[in-house]
Amino acid sequence: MAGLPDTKSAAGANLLFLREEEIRLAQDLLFFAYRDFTGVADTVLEELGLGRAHHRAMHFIGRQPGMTVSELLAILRITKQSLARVLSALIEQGYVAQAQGRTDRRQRLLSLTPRGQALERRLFERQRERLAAAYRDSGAGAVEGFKRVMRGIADTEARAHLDAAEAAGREPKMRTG
Amino acid sequence: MAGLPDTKSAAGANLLFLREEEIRLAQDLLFFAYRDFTGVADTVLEELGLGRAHHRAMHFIGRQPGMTVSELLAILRITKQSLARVLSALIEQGYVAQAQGRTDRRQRLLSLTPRGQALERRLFERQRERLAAAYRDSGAGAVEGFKRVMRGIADTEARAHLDAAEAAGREPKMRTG
DNA sequence: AGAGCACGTCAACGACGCTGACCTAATGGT
DNA sequence: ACCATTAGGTCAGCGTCGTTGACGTGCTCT
Repeated sequence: MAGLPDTKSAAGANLLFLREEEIRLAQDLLFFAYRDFTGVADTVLEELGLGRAHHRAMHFIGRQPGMTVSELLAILRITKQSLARVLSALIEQGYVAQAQGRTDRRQRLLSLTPRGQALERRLFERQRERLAAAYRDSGAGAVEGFKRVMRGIADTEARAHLDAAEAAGREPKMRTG
Repeated sequence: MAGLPDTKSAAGANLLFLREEEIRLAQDLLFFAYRDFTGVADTVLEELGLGRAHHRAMHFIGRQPGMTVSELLAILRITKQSLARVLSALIEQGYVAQAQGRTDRRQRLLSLTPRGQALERRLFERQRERLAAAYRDSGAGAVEGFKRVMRGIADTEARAHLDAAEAAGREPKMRTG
């Protein structure tokens, strides 16, 4: 696999069929899909004076209540400082609550307040509509393919995270920590 | 389609199978895939003192040489002012060239210089590797599904644009304008 | 007791969105 | 030929959200 000739050279060119145009189309797709998927939530956020960063934080906190700040930092891959700004705004406005860690009291376990859950749901619904329409129009097989490819684009660490989330979704909520 | 009951209500709930977890997983996928796909280009851009915005502009200019500023604005959906900043940097540093429109001399037809093409290719190769790996590991059927769903997530205007790009890719380069 | 970690915070900055206002030059309809 | 419209540029100012570096506190673990 590592020693394959360039797509330019003759051998195997139409076997893999990873022509340039195919890749460029995918670039376009990533751009447009991401732009429009986030766009539907942006309009709601704007009314409230919040931004995408706040949405991302709420999304992942809602997905894994009780998560620590470090865990969230690892997912978002932003700096402590950037997250602090976002997080303190969310706490101040009553969207996010923090509790002291039980085993390690330095930790702040993050969760959504009822108010935060309500907002997150509102944002979620907007995105759900768009995604549901896309899924419906594409069929179950296409959805499987979509997930497979997207997973492949994400890096190893992200894949591990996705696996963990999927596993947790099938079982009652409980964390090994 | 407009009159469908909420997924909450009983009827058709497992027909569509658009459970909440399914959608939330897709949100995660969009976030991680986009983060990591753009991430591989970011490291190269950083060396050159350029940002994502410059990459996006170069990508679309390279994809459709001779495009006008207005067309680019419509694709990126940013303001004239934001684009101006990015574009003037690219022109100043010799990555992008502009030519006067033939039929309408007010237009600036944008294209990549050889230097711009070289940089765009360098960025492209990084993303191509990642995407090629994902495609290879997922199979041709999955790739079709991926494209279908992504297209569905993008809005109507974006879909029209994608169709046009795909049609142009199959034919010799020529524009109806 | 001390190393190291979780987390917070201050200061300053950069990239990249945004708005509103105003300019030129070219086009195109009447 | 005139004038509204359009393509594009530009000035001024602002907001969000990313960045770095340094430093402080409190807790855990050995």
